[in-house]
Amino acid sequence: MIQNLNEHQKEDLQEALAHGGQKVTPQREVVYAVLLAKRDHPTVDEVFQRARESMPGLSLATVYNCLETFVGCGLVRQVNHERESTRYCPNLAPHAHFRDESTGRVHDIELPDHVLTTLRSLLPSGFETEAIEISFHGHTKNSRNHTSN
Amino acid sequence: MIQNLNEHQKEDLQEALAHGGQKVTPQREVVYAVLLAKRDHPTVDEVFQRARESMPGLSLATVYNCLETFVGCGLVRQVNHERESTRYCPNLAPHAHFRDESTGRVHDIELPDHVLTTLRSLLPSGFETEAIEISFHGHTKNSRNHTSN
DNA sequence: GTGGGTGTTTAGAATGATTCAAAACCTCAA
DNA sequence: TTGAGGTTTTGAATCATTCTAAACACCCAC
Repeated sequence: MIQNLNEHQKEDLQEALAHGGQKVTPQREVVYAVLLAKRDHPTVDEVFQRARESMPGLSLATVYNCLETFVGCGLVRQVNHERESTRYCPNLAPHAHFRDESTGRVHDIELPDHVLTTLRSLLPSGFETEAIEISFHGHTKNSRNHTSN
Repeated sequence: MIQNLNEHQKEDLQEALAHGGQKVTPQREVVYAVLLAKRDHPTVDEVFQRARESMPGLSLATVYNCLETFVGCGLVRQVNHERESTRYCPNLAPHAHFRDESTGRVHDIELPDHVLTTLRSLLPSGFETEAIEISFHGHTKNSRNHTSN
């Protein structure tokens, strides 16, 4: 069963929500508490299951709503931005992707070896990586005028 | 309309497929040609549309099959690995994620500022980034025995 | 060339995550 | 008390992807 939020956490929640003119609700408290309770990157459905233990009437849609709200006010991060269709590219050289949010276009960004090495060095021992995915999200200046491919 | 593969490209395809004991087929040629023709990271559906121009009978399922095969034999990259449920975490400090493929568990990896700076410096001018997502995929040693969390 | 066998393609159904729509709810303020 | 807002609920709708089963195509042994 999920602990209630402590004072400090309640404040964080209240403050973050206040920005968008939004309110603290019992559902939001529970969902937030679930996220804080076990930091194992739960899926929406996992959050739903856990939250229901303290609030049986809670609906899945509400969990989606809460999470979206939290992400919107910077209280929580989404681990998997890229929930659109999978994309493919025949560029096999190690490279990152830059996704221009205004156009939806994806650009390749070359990755020098030393960057990959540095990244790999951040991993605790015992972690063996087969792939590193890096994606930037942002905007390109004058992106409105880009016509190139 | 998509160009046919040139000799060199045909060889690449043939060779890559040969590894898994798989064959070059007209459909695979067309799909591969589509990927090479316009390197704009198309979605499956976009590939499907383009490929149909040269091969009207082609089915969507086949495009999925071809792409999966290509990824399997390292001919093509999938831009969006993470096609499972979106996950959420309340860790707001900049960090990457390591996904252990054997357990499905996701670990946070701290990201020192200098790494982020370096990464940002790879972008061409005019690219302004709001978020950088980094995810490692691999295995942790003894992951079979992990019971924590 | 005939008959399997194997891997490939096809169409359509099934799945699963997510979003949408509409009604019911709550709360606060006039 | 009424009304306006945002919020929650339920269930339906959407959309990418995967699955299933049937039709194909190719190749090798006979």
